[in-house]
Amino acid sequence: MEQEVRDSTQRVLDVAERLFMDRGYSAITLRDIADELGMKQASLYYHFPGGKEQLFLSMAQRMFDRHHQGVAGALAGAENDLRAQLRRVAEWFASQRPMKFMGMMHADIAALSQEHKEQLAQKAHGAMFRPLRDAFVAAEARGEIRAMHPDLLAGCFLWLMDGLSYGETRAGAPPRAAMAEEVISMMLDGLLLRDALCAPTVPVPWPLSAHATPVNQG
Amino acid sequence: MEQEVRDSTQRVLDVAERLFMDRGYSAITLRDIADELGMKQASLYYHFPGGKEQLFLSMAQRMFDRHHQGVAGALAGAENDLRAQLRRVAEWFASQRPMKFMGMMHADIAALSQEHKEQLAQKAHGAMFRPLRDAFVAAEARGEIRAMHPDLLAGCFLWLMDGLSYGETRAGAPPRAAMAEEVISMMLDGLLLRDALCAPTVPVPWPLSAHATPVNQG
DNA sequence: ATTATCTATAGATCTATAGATAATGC
DNA sequence: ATTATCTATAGATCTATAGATAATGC
Repeated sequence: MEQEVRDSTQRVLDVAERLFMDRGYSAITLRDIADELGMKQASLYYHFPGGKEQLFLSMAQRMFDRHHQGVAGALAGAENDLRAQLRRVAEWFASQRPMKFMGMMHADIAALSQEHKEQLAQKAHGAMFRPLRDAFVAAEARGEIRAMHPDLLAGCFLWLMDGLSYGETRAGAPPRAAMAEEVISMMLDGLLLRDALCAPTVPVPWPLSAHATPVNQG
Repeated sequence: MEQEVRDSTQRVLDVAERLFMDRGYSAITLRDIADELGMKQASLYYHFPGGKEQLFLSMAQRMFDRHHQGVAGALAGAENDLRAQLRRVAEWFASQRPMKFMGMMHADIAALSQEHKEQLAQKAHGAMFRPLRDAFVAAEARGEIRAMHPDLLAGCFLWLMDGLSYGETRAGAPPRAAMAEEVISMMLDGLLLRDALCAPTVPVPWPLSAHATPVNQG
C-alpha cells in the first residue's frame, strides 16, 4: 500500500507539473488537475493537505531536483570542454518537458507566500543556475573563454535553453537539437565574420533551405 | 470631454499593463486594476465593454504598437552596423517597463479565445520579431555576420533583452546597460578566446569586483 | 443629453473542510 | 485500522449586467 500511495502522489505531481508549467499557477485550478486524473477535486487534499500552494511547491521542488541531477550530471559527464558541456546540458533540457522557467519564476512565484517564494527561488538557483555558473567560471579559469560575468552567462544560457522550448512548438521550426547547437555556437563563436584562421569551425547546423518559412534566402 | 475619455482610458491601460505584465492575465482581477485606479470594478466596463479579455487585448496591442515604433526606430536610427543597431534596440528596451514577453506569449495568451490568440501572436511577431529578423538578414547580406538562421537570432536577442528585465530586479545585479552590452558582445564576438588579431576589442563591460552581491541599487 | 462613475447583485467558479464509503491489511 | 477516494457544502471571490447618480455640455 505504501507503494500505492507513492505512485498515486507521483501521478498527481506529474499532471500538476504539466498543467502548471503549461498555463501557470493562477490559470490552473485544482479541478483541472483532478479532472485529468479522473478524481474529484477534494481528493487532492488527501495527498496535499496544504492545498494548491503545497501541491505547486512540491511539484516545483521535484522538478528542480530532477533538473539538478540532469544538469550536474550532464556537466560532469562531459569532457572538460565548455562546448561539450553545454551540448550535454542542452541535450538534457531537450529530453525534458519545457519548464517555462521564466514564466514560473516570474508570475507563478509571485502568487506564493513570501516564505515559499524565497525557498523556491533558492532551490532553482542551486539546482540549475549554480552548476552552470561554475562551469563558466571553470572554463574561464582553464583559459577557454574570456572574462565575462559568469552569472550573466549562466542566466543567458538557461534562458535560451528554456526559450527553445517555445520555439519548438512553432510550425516550420528546425529540430530542437539543431537550434541548440546553433545557440551554443552563437554564444561561443559569436556571429561576426572573421579571417579564416579564427573563424568558427562548426558547420552551419542545418540546411537553411530545408526549413522554409516564407523567406529563407540564407 | 473627448480628451477626458482618452486620458481616463489610457490610465486604465497603463495600470492594466503594469499589473498584467507583472503577474499575468489569470492572476490579475478586474478588481485589482480598479482598486489601483481608485475606481470600482464595474466601472471598467464603461471603458472596455468586452470585459477582462478586451482590456488585456487592448493593453497588449497598445504595448506592441509602442514597441514596434521603438524597435523599428532604433534600428533605423542607427548606423548600418549590426552592433550599433542592437545597442540602440537594447537602449529602447531598457527605457521601457519589462514586457515579460515570454510569460505573456506563453501562459497569458493561452487564456484568450482562439481568435484573439492568433491576432496577438501575429501582432507581436510583426511588431518586434520581424524588424529584428530583417536587421539580421541585412547584416548577413552586408557580410557582417555569418549565415545563421535569422529567425533564431531574432528570437534569441528578443529573449535575452526580455530576460535582462528580470535580472535587473535582483540585488547586486550590474546596471542594465552593462548587461546589455555584454550580451551583445557575447552574441557578436563570442566567448572563446582567440588570437589577439581577431579577439574582440570591446572591454569587459563592468568591473566584476565592484558589484558584490549585497544591495547595490545605485 | 452625454459622460463617467457608482451601488447592488446574479451566476459562476474556486479553495478548503467535514464527514461518508469502499477497499485493503491485520 | 488504515488508505484513498467520494459527496456535499460553506465561504470567498470574480466576471458581468442593470440601473442609479452626479457632473458636464448644449
